[in-house]
Amino acid sequence: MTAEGATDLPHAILRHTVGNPFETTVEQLATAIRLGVFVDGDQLPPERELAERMGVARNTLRDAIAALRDAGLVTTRRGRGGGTVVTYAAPTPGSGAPAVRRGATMLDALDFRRVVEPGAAWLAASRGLSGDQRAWLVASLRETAEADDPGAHRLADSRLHLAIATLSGSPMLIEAVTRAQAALGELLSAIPVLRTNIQHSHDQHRAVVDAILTGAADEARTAMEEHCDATSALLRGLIG
Amino acid sequence: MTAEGATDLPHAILRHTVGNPFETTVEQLATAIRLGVFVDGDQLPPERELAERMGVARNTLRDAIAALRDAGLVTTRRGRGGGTVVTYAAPTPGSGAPAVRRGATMLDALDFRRVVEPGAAWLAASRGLSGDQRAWLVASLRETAEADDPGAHRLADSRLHLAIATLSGSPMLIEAVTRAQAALGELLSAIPVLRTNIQHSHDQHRAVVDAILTGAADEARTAMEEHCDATSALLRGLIG
DNA sequence: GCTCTTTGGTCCGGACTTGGACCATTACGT
DNA sequence: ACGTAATGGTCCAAGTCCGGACCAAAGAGC
Repeated sequence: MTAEGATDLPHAILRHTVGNPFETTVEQLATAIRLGVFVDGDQLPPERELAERMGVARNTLRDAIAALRDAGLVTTRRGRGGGTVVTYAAPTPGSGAPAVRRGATMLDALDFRRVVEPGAAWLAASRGLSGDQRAWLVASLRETAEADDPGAHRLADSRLHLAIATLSGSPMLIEAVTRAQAALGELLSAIPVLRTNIQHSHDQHRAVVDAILTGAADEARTAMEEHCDATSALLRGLIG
Repeated sequence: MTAEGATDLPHAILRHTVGNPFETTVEQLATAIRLGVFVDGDQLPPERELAERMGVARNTLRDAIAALRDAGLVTTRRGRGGGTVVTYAAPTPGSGAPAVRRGATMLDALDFRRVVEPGAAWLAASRGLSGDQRAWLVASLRETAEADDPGAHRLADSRLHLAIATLSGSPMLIEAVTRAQAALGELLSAIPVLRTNIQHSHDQHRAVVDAILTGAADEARTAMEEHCDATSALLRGLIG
């Protein structure tokens, strides 16, 4: 990065407007599936509803779903009770690991994540959570522990992080965490699946969740920071 | 906000794809001007270059600029040496203050800002800054102190915050801070311009900048948190 | 079984966006 | 003074997106 002399506000601020609706939609849905927002067997909302929620014409959404179908991520049946169902078992990580691409982007995402995820944990701990929300958080944590195969563990991990972000109650923060996770997804799948790594990760997750449940905001943030730093250390070794 | 039972990941994650390129471009340029990225008299980059940087066709960019021209934010001259220059003196705040709209969005932005701005300050302090960057930071701080009229002070304040974000070196974080500032812009303009408010704000700014310059990351973050909290307290009174 | 409802599938005209080529105006350099 | 370069202004054909109407399949309820 030649960022040494970045003292030009316009150049730093003006950004590309996102791509066309079709690609954006495909990317968003694919990301949601890869992050475990929808898991294998889950049904997507009806096209009309989903199109409206994503702010896109049904035609465009349909094209996006067709792309997912071509990629083998979903299947579709029509008629009442039909719909589009996710058919995606998370691949076993550790294979190939060609995640060396675009190191700068990855480092950016690591920095970003280190800011927004602890922030989300802090906010979530600061709020009063409802019983449903507490139960959801506990369940999300348990699922990371119970996941047996590495792929399932990866998805459960994403789900837990997204759940914490959601409990922050800040849509902007939720989106930020989602983007960080999406950017790192490829890389996170390449973490060596060693027993010690998973154990440490789980300990850190539990510390974060405990702190959130007891309303210890600063503790939750610190715990999440340690978790991000630990992950970061593992990941930086995988980048160029 | 009926966020009490937010335990539905798909509903929380799937977001609207941004609007059409034209509106997005207008909004982005108008925001840049209102945040002081371009100040009165500044010249925008040539259309061809700007269009490419914003990832949009020149036609669309031209339509956007035409909208800004209709709004009186810029004027355009053609021929060599011509171009589009900003003609926008920040309005004197405190008038009307009809900023009560969309309280939930504002509270979201306040929460988001309280996370990303301290994070940016922390990151900026963690990096080794070049001489140019240090000088830029100092100059940005000085401009907030020297600004006499309230509108100019508002712009200088935005510029300082955006400068800190830029010095974090993380594009994702820069964008996050920009979005937070943009969302709050309307509200920030409504802060009562009292001598004590400005004095406190300036003291906090100086604390942040000093910490960044000395590489005291945690101190920079804490100082920025205090600044955000102080601003937040002022602003929450203005929302419904 | 029949009908209704839900859901995906298809099609179309209008609007927007793109990428490119070309025109018009102005200042700079020689 | 002249030519050249830089910059905004105009236009067009192709592609994409929208929004809405309508069709087709398949289960739900009577």
